[in-house]
Amino acid sequence: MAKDGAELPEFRFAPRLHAGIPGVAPPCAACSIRDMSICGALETDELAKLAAVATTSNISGDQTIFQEGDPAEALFNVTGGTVKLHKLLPDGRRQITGFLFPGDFLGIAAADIYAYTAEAVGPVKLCRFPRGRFERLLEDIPHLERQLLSVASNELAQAQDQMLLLGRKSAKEKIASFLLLLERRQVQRGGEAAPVAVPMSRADIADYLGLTTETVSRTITQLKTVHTIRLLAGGKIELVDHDALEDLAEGM
Amino acid sequence: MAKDGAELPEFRFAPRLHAGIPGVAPPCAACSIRDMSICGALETDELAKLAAVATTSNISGDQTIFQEGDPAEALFNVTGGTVKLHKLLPDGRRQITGFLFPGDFLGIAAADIYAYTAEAVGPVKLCRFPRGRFERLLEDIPHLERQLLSVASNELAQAQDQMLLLGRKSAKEKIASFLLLLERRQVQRGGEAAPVAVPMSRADIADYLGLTTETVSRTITQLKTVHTIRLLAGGKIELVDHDALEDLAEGM
DNA sequence: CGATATCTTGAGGAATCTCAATACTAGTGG
DNA sequence: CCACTAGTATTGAGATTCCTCAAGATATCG
Repeated sequence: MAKDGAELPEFRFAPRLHAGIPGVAPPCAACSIRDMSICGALETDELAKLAAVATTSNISGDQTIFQEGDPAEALFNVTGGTVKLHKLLPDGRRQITGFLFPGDFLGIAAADIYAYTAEAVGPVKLCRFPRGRFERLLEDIPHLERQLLSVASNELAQAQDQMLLLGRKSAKEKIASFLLLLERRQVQRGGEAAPVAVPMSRADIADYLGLTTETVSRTITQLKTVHTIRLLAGGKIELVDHDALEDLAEGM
Repeated sequence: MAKDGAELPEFRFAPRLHAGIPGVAPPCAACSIRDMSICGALETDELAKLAAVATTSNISGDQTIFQEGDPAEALFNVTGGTVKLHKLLPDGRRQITGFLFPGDFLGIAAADIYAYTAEAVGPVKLCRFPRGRFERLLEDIPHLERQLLSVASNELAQAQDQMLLLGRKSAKEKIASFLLLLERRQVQRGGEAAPVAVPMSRADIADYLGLTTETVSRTITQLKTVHTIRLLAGGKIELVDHDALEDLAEGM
């Protein structure tokens, strides 16, 4: 499936609106996803301070951003592409704890080592903040700490939904929930609602939902057979019977 | 099993050490778990401000503290007993997303309604902060916001561990992980390491681990039969072969 | 000491996993 | 431009874990 041909729609177009904010250095000034990220709520001068410590980077498919156990040296904003976070058991069993999309913040950690691995799903663009400098900024920028708390609260709520999914939903319910999540996230970051882009592999989906690739595949086939969804080219999926999916996702 | 006979060891003894901090109103001054809670890191004057908006309450077994969907009107500190958080599917399937013990903070929410239900497991003591006043305090007490962020980060890390457990561990591994978690939390709040108190029912454990009560019961029996654990009176469990449990918990 | 809830144990069944083979798909090189 | 290759996805058959339903044992509380 689309593994590297993945697109970065956020960067296809010229920088929008706020292209030239006075006093704010690029790349922030031209950042198309700024309003969807923690940067969105900052004042111009605050943004300038943040921009001063930020560097950007591009990485490509399946490259590791950081590994579970590494010293937590930086925090990141995803500005393009998809990132997956995962934890491993010693025997190789893997649980993906989240997928991140443009605008998502990465690296909030309680300890000084990362508790999970972050890996690119296809080409990814990142904005990197060294931890030390970032933490010093927290003193300086009151809005920033508030933003972080809000990000953390949201992730916590998402994590709880995911626990309900992992612990109590059937394979079909899991897949339905997942497709609706992808759709929601896609709309949230300003994309079209349909069709839903599915940039990750069946194996990734399986490790996110606590299933095997085979079960993911079978279940998707099943939903396709009853015309609830339709598989399109480029790994996109059309949610034909949206209501049916929502009922499924809630276990009804 | 011990359902109501549950003890509140934190309150069996007279208030400790910091019984009389000048300028800080009871109940905070006499709070035995203060050092383990968000209050622990506050300065005397900050604590006084916090104390001014706090009220205490006692609730008993299986009473609801708040429900999923209720307006998020307050935040809480657990000062005694055990609290369980859960989410429901429409057909009644339940996932417990966490157990809280003395010192734990409750109610960090992204939205203005609670995303989960909080219920007492046996008698519980709470310290209640009305949301509006609490949020105003955040402006006033810089330490407090930092503390909240730290609490949220820790919960996030715990949530990720739990996702790994729910998605990828076997029943035996789940039970082993759970017993070790209970032990860790017990030590963390200043208790003895052995035996481990298990105040919640088999049904609660099942709903926390994504299993059924029968499987929980069978698995515990199995661990008992091979002398990895021993069941004691009052719902306590002795972790006889600690190393075996740790290996099991990590899937080795 | 009896009533009720909780826990344990048993037998059979269902969902999901494992192992294995086949079919795609995308990129590669002739 | 097409066949080839390697990775990924799908499909199939059988195994396994865990669940469901049901009965019996134990504990707790009035």
